[in-house]
Amino acid sequence: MNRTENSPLARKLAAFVALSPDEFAALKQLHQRRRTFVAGRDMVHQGQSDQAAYILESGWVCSYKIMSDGARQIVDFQIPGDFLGLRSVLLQTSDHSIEPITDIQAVEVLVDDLLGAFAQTPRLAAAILWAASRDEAMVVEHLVGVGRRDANARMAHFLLELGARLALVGMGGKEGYACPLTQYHLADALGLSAVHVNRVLRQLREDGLVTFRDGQVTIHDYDRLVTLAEFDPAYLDQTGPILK
Amino acid sequence: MNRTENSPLARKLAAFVALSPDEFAALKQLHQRRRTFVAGRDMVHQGQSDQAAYILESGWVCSYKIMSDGARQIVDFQIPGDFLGLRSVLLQTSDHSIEPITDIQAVEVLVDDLLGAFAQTPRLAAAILWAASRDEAMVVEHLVGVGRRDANARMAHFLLELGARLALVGMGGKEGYACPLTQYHLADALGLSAVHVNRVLRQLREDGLVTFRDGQVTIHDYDRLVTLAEFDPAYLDQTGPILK
DNA sequence: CGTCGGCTTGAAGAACATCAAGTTTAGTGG
DNA sequence: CCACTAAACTTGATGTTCTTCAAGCCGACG
Repeated sequence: MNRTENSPLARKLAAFVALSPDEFAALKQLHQRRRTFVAGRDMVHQGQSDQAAYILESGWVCSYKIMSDGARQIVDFQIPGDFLGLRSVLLQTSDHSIEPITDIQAVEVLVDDLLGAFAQTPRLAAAILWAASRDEAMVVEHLVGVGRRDANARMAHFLLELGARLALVGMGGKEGYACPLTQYHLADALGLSAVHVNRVLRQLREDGLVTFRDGQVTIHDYDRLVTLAEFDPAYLDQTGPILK
Repeated sequence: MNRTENSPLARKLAAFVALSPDEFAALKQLHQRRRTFVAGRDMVHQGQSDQAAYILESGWVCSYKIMSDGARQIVDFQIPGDFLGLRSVLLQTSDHSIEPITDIQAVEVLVDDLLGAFAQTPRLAAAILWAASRDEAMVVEHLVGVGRRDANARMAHFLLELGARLALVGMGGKEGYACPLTQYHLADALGLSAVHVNRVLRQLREDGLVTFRDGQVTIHDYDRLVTLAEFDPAYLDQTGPILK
């Protein structure tokens, strides 16, 4: 096993498509310019144009939009193995801002290289389109949560989804995971106030479901949490490679 | 001008990429099996697998998810020129249901044909990826609305976005458009109760902003509506073809 | 050792949901 | 043409969820 096979993206894609050495090589080709960004300073600002796309190697990032009154809606968090700004590249101009939550490392991906890799290895293309579709499915699920779940179920669902995603890149399991988010991040993601997030977390903790504290999510009762959240990981869990 | 150039999809893509005759031909290749579906009966059901993808030719459709308590969240509406079920095809199993709101006509698209067209005409591929990115941007904007806009602004934004989309396929303008949706559809899309939707519509009407009645949206004061909604059509309006 | 970000808790208020009861409109069969 | 029905819409009264405002706590870090 070489380094590329160990990259979080390769690990994620391998859960979907059994990649050949050639395809691993094509994927490796994309990993050229490695860059570092520090926590808290926006990498991309809403309205900027001609952005690059990245693959996140380490650290956590969030994508968000700001309203004129200062309210913020976090659309998604990115963890290692996720793409950053793929949509911005295609739309020419970024419709959202991107902020590293921790210090991060990311590799820059040139659109031409990506399209080149598509032409070269169609199955890799399928795998990447799968990953993009999965990202979109997560946004959809997020929308459903904000639109139709009450605050408790919304939080439960969020914490479970995050856990499932982290598990896919080997960073968590059903017992919990390390998580650098603050309660303000949760509030901005879930469409709640920070005050209410605090109360919701207290209730989930007192109900013996899950504890969010000191950068650590500890799941006490996975099954009851799943029931509360109506969590169905179908769109995240490929049980095995679909394309042989 | 041939029939394909007049298809709503061709019209929409042409706003992004100036398509050559070859590319129009490739696009036409995709328009093979035409099918009809009647209003109200689901075309695809949440959890079904191995679905086809479609391009909508005429009529309106909605994509939604149902919660166990019967609450429904409409994720998006599709109008002529839009894709249906593209994500379901890539994820193998549909994460949402699709229901025709009116009787519709749609052409079935085979994934292999689509990927074939991609290999044949890369610029068409770019155009279709642009369309998919635009759809995703709409879902993101929808999420922001449900998470951070109050009911009035949310409704205003929704009606404006729909108008802008319809304008792109020649079905509406800044004065208004025909719209077969019921107040229940609006409620399910906006994460509100039908009762509240009714009150919001009354207020927007009494404020002289917009009237939603008898299948017709009439915009009385476009500029004030845009201000209320903080509507920025950047992600919908390509001012002209980006790729020459 | 002061300050600042993050967390916690209480009290009051606003936005929206729910419940209940009409009205209006389009369609349908007699 | 009319009676009947069902879906869509409308409105008022009441209740819940979540927000906002206010205050204080704790630990990290200069």
